[in-house]
Amino acid sequence: MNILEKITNELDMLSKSERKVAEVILASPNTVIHSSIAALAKQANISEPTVNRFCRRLDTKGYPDFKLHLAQSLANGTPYVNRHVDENDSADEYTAKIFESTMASLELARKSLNANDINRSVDVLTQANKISFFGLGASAIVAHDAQNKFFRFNVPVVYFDDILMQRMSAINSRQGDVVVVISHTGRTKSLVEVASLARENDATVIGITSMGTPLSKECSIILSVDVTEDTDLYMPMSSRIAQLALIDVLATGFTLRRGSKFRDNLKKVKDSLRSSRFDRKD
Amino acid sequence: MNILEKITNELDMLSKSERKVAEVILASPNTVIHSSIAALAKQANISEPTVNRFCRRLDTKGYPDFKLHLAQSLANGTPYVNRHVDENDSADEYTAKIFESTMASLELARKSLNANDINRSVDVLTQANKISFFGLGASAIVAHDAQNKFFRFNVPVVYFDDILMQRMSAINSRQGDVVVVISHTGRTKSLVEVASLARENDATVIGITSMGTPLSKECSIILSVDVTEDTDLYMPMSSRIAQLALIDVLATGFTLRRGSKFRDNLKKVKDSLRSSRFDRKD
DNA sequence: TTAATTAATGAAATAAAATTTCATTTTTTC
DNA sequence: GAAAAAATGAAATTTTATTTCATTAATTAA
Repeated sequence: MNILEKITNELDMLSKSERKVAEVILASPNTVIHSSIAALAKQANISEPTVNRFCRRLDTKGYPDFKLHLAQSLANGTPYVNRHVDENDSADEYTAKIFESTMASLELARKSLNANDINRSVDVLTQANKISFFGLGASAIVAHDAQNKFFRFNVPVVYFDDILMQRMSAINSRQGDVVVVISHTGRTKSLVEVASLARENDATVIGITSMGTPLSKECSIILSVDVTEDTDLYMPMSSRIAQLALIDVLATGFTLRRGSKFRDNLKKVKDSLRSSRFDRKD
Repeated sequence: MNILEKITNELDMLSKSERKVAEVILASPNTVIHSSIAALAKQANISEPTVNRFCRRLDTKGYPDFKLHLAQSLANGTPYVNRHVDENDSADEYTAKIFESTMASLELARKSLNANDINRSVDVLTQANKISFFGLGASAIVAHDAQNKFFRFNVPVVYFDDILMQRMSAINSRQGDVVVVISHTGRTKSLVEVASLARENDATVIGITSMGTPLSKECSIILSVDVTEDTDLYMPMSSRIAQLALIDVLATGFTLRRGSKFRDNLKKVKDSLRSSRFDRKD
């Protein structure tokens, strides 16, 4: 919890002198984290014990502990907030806003993920005979990326962003196959059908989507990636990035499960690309 | 600057006793921020002045100041790049690490971007007769995503992840065309050639890559996305996500430049998808 | 309104924590 | 292997934070 917000919220509960302390802190928190209790007391024109009592009222152990909390609230990166792009923003401004809201979304997405479900997904993926990744539109990119990653693991993996190919593939799936369906909204009709078809054919269906959507009802495992998509510009932005991070998590889980020998193989795959690249000078 | 990284980096410069302090801190930084200098000294089996000297060597004023820096590095949301996935990490742990390093990379990438270059790129893109996005491997996904976005703008846009198609397309390019080449390493031979070909044919070449790479030398505009790619697992992870965020920035810049009427069109594109989706109940 | 009660406040004392000084030990250099 | 330099910790000192307790201000009940 951000202590600056807490101070603001509890301003009413404070005594007159304590409020003086609060005001000094709110006015220049960055100075306060480098001040001693005596300096702050002087600044607020009150005594040192009052500062101490103020700190305790905010559920900290004392002044040094309070400063710690304050420092953390002030740490850079903490306010990863969703700031909306404005008509008149300069390149600098909209760049900052987009990066920040992307980071905020990743933070949110991480919180919505369930470690247990990730574990189960990794289980299922490592034991799969065949893995298919399906997505449409922006989610097609995520499926594409997943294929690129899992292909390196030397397991049978396919990706389709074509409705008919997805259907045919789903119909041909069988027990032991894993189908990963990706959709932010979870409402794309054809994808919901594909998930349903795959299940009917005994494949395990992992859904990368939000909770409570039509798609989620057709899945064996739901990996819920909740982000507040900024729809101002009518384009999927944060959602697909959070989904990609999740693909990284699954791929990482896969390699960890497979052990260290397996990771040596990955190195070989990477090394095989060397001749296609210019050498590094350093 | 993250103090934990700094400790890791300067581990070699430290004396034997100071290194003991460093190890205790790195092992459980969250405990240390609540410890007194005496407690930490005892924990590390060294004397209090040694802790003090350790703090000064890290350019902090003393122990309390050091704790402040440490607390900030540990604050929620603060990028902590150096957390590599470990062999024995639980799903919970590696998920957190991957999301955190992804956020850290975005932070880094944002800093490496130059608003002026973004502005110029948006200029060029809005005036282009034709836009092509080229990438290979993980960067192909980024090109794919860019096509998906720019396609909505109703401008002629293509994407190729096939070397021959890229070459043919580059050779056929002309003045007024914009070619966006995407490569994290900037060393992929065929892509460097493609960039060169496009330039010879008077197209404007925008490079999404790092500074000082062979590819960057062939570009009219370089959008440098520097991230410290975690290559432990030999897979591109953070780099492509930073590149995607940059695509979002360019797409956003594009829509802002085109004005509000244009954004109404985007809404229509989105609405056209409605019939393919299940209705929202809410 | 006023006396009684309760809460708030700060001066001074105490306690805790951090830093400095300096002698001793260890390491390095020649 | 001796001299010089660097590292280290014990003890003293200084700084900082906390507690105690007397005083003052605010609130309540008659």
